Amino acid sequence: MSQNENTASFLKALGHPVRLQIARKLIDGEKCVREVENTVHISQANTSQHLSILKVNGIVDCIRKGNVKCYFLKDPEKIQGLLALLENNIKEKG
Amino acid sequence: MSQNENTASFLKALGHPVRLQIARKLIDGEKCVREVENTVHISQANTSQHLSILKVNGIVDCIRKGNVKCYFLKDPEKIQGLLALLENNIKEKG
DNA sequence: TAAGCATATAAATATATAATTATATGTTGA
DNA sequence: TCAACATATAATTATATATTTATATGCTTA
Repeated sequence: MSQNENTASFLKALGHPVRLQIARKLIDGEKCVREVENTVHISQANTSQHLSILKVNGIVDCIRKGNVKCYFLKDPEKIQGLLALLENNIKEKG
Repeated sequence: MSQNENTASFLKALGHPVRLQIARKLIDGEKCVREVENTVHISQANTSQHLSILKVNGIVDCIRKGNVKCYFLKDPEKIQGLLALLENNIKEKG
């Protein structure tokens, strides 16, 4: 996979409102699947699927803690930097 | 449209290998549709469609110059910053 | 080891995006 | 104004993504 394809895939993974929201929530720190589910208000299965896409793309990783699995951003500063870059003077669509 | 949706849409627009490639090429400066078509090797119609998606999302704009239409990045530094952020220590997929 | 909780996966369906092909629009210059 | 060129749009088809529903897996603790 070329760097261009890799980067496009990364952007695409974040380019879904639910997944972007999840990434935002994880800036504050790790969350278990149930917590993610509750903050974005989608089903358990769908939450798991979105988390899986974020994981495959190297955006999050997870660690099991007893009964639950905690997801966290692999590089929170990268995500924060990205959001800062894009949202400091975002343009509205025409 | 919420800021989150707006940002997701922006990321999604760039999250396609052809459109990301087009954005890259435009860092060097504006190009007419035919030039874009030649650098990314897709059909005229498809080139026009991808450029339209970039335009709707505020990534490019265009100006007619006589017979041709020149497309350019609205904020080249934003795109450069984005690529620098994402590609300086990109992780491979597992 | 069985029950209960947390999460993942599979299968099915719905929906969106991409690419292709054909055709239309707009501009230039003879 | 017509021919030639450049670009856009529409319609079709192909393909990918998202969501839902049902079921499976993996811990934990009684």
